[in-house]
Amino acid sequence: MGIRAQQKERTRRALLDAAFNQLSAERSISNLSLREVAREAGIAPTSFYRHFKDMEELGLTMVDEGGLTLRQLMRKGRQRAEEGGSVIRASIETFMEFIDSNPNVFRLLLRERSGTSAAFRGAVNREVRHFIDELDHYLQAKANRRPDLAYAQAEALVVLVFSSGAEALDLNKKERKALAERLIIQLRMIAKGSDSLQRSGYE
Amino acid sequence: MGIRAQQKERTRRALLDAAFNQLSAERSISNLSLREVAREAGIAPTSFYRHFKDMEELGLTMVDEGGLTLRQLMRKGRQRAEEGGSVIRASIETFMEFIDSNPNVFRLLLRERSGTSAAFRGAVNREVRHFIDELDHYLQAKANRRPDLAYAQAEALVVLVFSSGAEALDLNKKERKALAERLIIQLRMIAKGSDSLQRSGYE
DNA sequence: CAAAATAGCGAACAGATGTAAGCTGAAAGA
DNA sequence: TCTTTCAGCTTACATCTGTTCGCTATTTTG
Repeated sequence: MGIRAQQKERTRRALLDAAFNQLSAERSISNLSLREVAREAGIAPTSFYRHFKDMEELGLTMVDEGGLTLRQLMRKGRQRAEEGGSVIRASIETFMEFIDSNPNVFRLLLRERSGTSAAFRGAVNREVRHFIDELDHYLQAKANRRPDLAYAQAEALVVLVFSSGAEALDLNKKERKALAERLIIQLRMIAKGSDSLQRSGYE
Repeated sequence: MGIRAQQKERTRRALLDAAFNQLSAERSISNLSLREVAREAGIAPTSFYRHFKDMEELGLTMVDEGGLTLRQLMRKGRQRAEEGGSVIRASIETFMEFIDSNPNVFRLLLRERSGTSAAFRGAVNREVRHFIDELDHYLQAKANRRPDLAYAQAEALVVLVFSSGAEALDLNKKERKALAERLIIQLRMIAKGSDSLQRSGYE
């Protein structure tokens, strides 16, 4: 890669990093300002356009990167789980670790899922769908779940875990503990219920 | 009430109505502008301050009103249900009707639940908690559910229904139908699973 | 080595935003 | 009836926003 393209990539990264860095509990993508992001990245506002057409384009890139981060992490978590122990429990733990160490990335996904940009909503939902599909496959393969039940179950699991994650963001450690225990009960309910529905469906 | 206070209430209402009216799929509370709201309400921007200290105060009022609307509707739905038929099914139908006829109010609650204002998040979560508590009571009283299971079950129900509502917003009628059927399966899973956990817990 | 391409810059503009200060006319209170 | 109160107005200001234009310096290309 030429010295020029290299430098270009560097400041593109700087822009993305600056944008991620400005996310917080009280700051979402939609109220990032082009000028502020450029300032933190150390370039003139007008140079922004050399890298992204729009703040929307920057935002989409952020959603994609955030989703990727999460997916990679979960993949690792699943590998770790398959070396012994409950897959579901391991997945939850991995997910909660993600929220704990990347709260702003999680907030990003959470918010844009119901945000004002259809493109963002679509992008986040595609990420969520990935999870559901992976779990769906797992349930069909390893638990011999009927396809319709497997999908419904997978979706319910993901929705509950996601929602708990969101709630955890505003809680202290002790409250999180209670939340996590409740979540496990809920996931067990779904597992048992799915079992039961599958059996009654075959009679 | 004096003719003066009456008029004041009228324009306060006009402000709130204008604000609600400007909500849409691509417009949330946080990107309403004081000036635009005032314009639509037919008053000068500076007169806004005679009614609300802030846009934040306006927003909190909107969240409260939105929550109230939803709660009243669900109360009616429950009454209708108790005259025969499944309570859960009736609740879902009522909820879906709410989303269908007040999509912007639902969007409001949905978004601010994960929004950038801690005050808003708190307000919405209180509303959601109301639901959970009501369902919790119902499950303990009518289904003899153990308290810890009842709460977990109630929460899971509400989370799934809420999440389905959110997803429904971007779907057409046919897709919504499939969504609703999946939701019912999921709620049945939870009901059965809760049953099963309760029984196994008493052995 | 000459010519073309381009990342980054500064200056500048038009528009929007929230909000402060002070006035006015009509209602409320004495 | 006279005085006080106050919802709403106009004017004005400072600040921030995104974006256009033209320039420069450096790398890339032919």
